Amino acid sequence: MLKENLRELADCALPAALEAMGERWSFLILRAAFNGLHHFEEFQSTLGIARNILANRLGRLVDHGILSREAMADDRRKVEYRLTQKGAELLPAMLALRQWGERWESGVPSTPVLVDERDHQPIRAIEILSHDGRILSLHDLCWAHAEDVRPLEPVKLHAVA
Amino acid sequence: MLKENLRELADCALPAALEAMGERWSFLILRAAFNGLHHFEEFQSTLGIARNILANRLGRLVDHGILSREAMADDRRKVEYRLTQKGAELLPAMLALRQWGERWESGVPSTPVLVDERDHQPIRAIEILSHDGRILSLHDLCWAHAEDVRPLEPVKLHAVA
DNA sequence: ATATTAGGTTGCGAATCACTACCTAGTCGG
DNA sequence: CCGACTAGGTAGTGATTCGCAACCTAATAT
Repeated sequence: MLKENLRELADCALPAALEAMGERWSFLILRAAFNGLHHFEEFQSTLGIARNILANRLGRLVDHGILSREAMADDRRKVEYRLTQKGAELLPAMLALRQWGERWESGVPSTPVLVDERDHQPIRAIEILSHDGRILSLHDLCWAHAEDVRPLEPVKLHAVA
Repeated sequence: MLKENLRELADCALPAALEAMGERWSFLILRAAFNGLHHFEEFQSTLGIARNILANRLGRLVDHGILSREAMADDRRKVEYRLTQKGAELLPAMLALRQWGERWESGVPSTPVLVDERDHQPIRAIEILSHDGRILSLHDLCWAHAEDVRPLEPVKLHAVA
């Protein structure tokens, strides 16, 4: 299987990610934000979430820097919630989850579909790729400790799993 | 932004995916399974989860077909939980979430690292790719309805977002 | 025969969820 | 400038769920 000399399953950023995004409505609020919703009432009526829960979730997402909260100048009753860079970078995770749901739970393609603006073609399914671009399945993978990985070429520090 | 002629944000497989995986410990149990754990006591001592919650989560994951549950032949006290194909295909979603957590929450690379078995090099970061393989960011994307997408070439039905 | 292990179940208090009603500042119409 | 309305919340209240500890049962080990 996918185990090799596993000393421990210690430091993993997954718990940290889940602390920010693991609660009940967080991903659905995020999806709505990706779809262009920005206001409390928009989220509330679209998602059907209770108002106090929504207020709590929006507050947490803002605290975690996933959404920004800004009072609007022209109508000061209104507050605009927008994705930050940090929030926007959750898109791959959200899409991977959604694609999995399409394939294994709902069975049908979701609407709306995310397309490339340039040619209006749907994006590729999210996959795990090797450093040189081959598609990898679970059988092609194993776990290793960081210090055991000998770099082949000059290391690309930002593209590491 | 990423909105264009958005009639509704209706059918989306995300809620279905979250019904299976959205509860508190589900992703951490899954991660442990990916790391080669198979038994109740292994999950319990590694994760520090309460026993009743663990029993409940394992049962739900089995009900959803994400884990299989099989009594072992040689020692019939033991039960083996294993990832099904459906469960294994959650790996991209889990990795995308973990990579996001590394980048924005924990700040340090997680251990152990997932590497290509062939050359022991770390995998690429999970990205959104266009149909022809360009890396896309949020600004390169827009939402469209399925019927508005005109196919360019013979359609690949399985590689659609 | 007794002890130990694997995989649970039960009871109970604490925290969280969800529903409804209410509140407050800002805006709009006359 | 006065009442109605709107955006974005809070407060009160049950119903669920979480988490801890104790207990239970079947299968193995000594």
